[in-house]
Amino acid sequence: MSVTIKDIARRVGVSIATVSMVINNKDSRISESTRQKINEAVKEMNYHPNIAARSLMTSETKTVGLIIPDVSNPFFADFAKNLESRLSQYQYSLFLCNSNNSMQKEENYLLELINRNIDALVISSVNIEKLSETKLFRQVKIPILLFDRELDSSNISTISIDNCHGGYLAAQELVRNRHTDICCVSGSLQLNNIRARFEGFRRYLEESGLSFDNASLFEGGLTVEHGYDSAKKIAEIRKTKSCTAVFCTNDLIAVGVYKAFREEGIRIPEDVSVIGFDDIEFAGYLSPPLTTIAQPVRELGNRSADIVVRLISDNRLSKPLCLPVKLVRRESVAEGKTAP
Amino acid sequence: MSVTIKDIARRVGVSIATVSMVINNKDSRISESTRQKINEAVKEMNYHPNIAARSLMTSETKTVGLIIPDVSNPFFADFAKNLESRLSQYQYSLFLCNSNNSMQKEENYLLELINRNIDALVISSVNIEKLSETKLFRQVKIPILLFDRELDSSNISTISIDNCHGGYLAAQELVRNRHTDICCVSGSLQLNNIRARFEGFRRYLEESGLSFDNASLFEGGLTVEHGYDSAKKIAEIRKTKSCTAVFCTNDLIAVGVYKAFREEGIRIPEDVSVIGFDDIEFAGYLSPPLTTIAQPVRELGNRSADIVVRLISDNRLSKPLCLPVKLVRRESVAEGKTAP
DNA sequence: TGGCGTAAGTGAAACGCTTAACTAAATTTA
DNA sequence: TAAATTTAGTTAAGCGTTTCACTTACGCCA
Repeated sequence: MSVTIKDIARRVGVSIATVSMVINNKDSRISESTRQKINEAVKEMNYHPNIAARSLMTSETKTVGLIIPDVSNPFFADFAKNLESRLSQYQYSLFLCNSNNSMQKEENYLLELINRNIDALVISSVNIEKLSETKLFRQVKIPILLFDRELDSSNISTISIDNCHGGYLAAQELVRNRHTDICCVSGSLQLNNIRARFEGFRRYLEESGLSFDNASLFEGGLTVEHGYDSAKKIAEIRKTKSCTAVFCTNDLIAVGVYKAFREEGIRIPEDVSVIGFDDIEFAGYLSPPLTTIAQPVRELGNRSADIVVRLISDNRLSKPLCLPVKLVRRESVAEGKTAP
Repeated sequence: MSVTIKDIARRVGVSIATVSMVINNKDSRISESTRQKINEAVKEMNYHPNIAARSLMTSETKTVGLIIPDVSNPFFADFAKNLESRLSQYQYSLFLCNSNNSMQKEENYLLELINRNIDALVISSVNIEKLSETKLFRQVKIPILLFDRELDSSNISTISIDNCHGGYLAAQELVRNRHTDICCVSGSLQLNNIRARFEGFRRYLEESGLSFDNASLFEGGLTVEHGYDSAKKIAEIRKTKSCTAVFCTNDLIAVGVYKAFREEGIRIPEDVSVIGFDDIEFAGYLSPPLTTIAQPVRELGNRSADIVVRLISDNRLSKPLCLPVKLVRRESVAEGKTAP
């Protein structure tokens, strides 16, 4: 069917071992002249190594798997893009899997990827605690890098951002603008990154002498829908109680909040300020542009690639890496009305 | 290292051929009892077939490659998601490649995918005309499905949407709202799908007795930035010339237009109406929600999977498939001011 | 009793590659 | 000049599968 190493060998008149060595640039014993002849033949005959055969021998596939909950979330899409791009510099390919927020799909993919003999896995699990206890997960022998999740008491390498500080910054920005009646629309607090955001947020409030009432917490999915539904509820509540600002634990939620407020005739930021988290590209294009906590998504991708490649050649636990976040001020936060 | 077919064979006390047959459900000669024993052993020993070895024999990888210009474009992300999801029902995996709008990366990926022995390729090329003339492309022996692109004079299967009718509908909606001074902010007209959108648009205008002045065409990338820049120009032009509506050949462009108009104090739709194309999820969350031409992205994904799988088992040209679009009315188009 | 058909496997080659161990010729060294 | 070393390769095993051709053992019929 395809041109093989054998064809090259026959054409040049050497053994297949010689060809293999030249192709892989191994073993410098081969003379320059044969080397050239072989390279020419490779070009002319349009030879491409059969990766299956190769990885059968070397048991590596030059592939790393990535499992994320949702490619449609621009944050993950961007991360994947950057990870892939850096990985390709190392000659690795990325096998991207979308678990669609389903634990079941996540496990299926895990199995699939293992079967495919990938060299390493980076995963942002829907529920890492649970996943890490499955038989399947514990049997994985390749390096794993946990992205955007943490798992204490474990010896798995980890990369994430300073979620807690992000929440803290968000609260600070709101308080600095004299807000005291603040709601929080959050993704599931089961997710430890989201919990950290919330806790940093709450901590700042408490440090400022403000208390956070759990009635002001709207927990749900990290989705536009949840933001929308929650904001509708907030609109209702506002008829009896003050709420001048809302902290959304991701930007998708903020998008939903915008829509609901718009429908309810609540103006941002004049009536209520909104602050998000992630800084997806879209955040700057909302109207008004969303003030949010930016994750260094490009760096997350690059560093993840670096770590993973290192892990592959030397699989020992790397220090948990935590990247800083920063506040991006745009126009969705304004001075709260001073109490009458 | 891993459990192999050999280990199973030894444990059960049969030959590896037998094990292989049971695993693949081939050849019904194997007795029910050995069959059971083998299956048990497979479970217990946690055996997983080595895909590399398998595909070395069968020369199929159960993988289809997808090359798209940009995963960050929600339209492509959604497409990929749906394609993958349907493909997995057929037991195929998707290998996703992001060309970043670069012809070079596209070719690199093409090579990479071929080396990896994928079973079929679906591609939305940055420049299919050019790509299809490369040596590399012409050497591809696996089935190819062109997505969102067309290539006349070729015998490559194709799936796309009725771009021309989409443009037509957009113009119709604008004209129905009494707009006569319409600008168009477009992606590159080199892309045949984009050209079709523009031409459908222009055709309706002409059919309505309106002419389209090429000075009102802003051609560039299919990006937010291009939308933004163009809208800034339009804002300038509006000082001397009327423009009450703009047709964007994709939603990303519309996003940029929104931002620029907002900065310029131009209200949508009161001052100018905007209509987009694609109906990315985000379109409904803009303020005001964007009226746009919806692509049936879910169906595109599913149908693509169906076609590709059929192509794999029987690689003969399938009829070009063209799916219908529809107008989604939201709030960004309003009645144009009647001439004073 | 011999021959045949069938059920239930088995043996071994092949897929395309890598690699460790070996070899043969040429060159250097003592 | 013989031994040692270097150079430029070659041989062959093995990676984990699939698959085709072959083998047994058994039952059955005539």
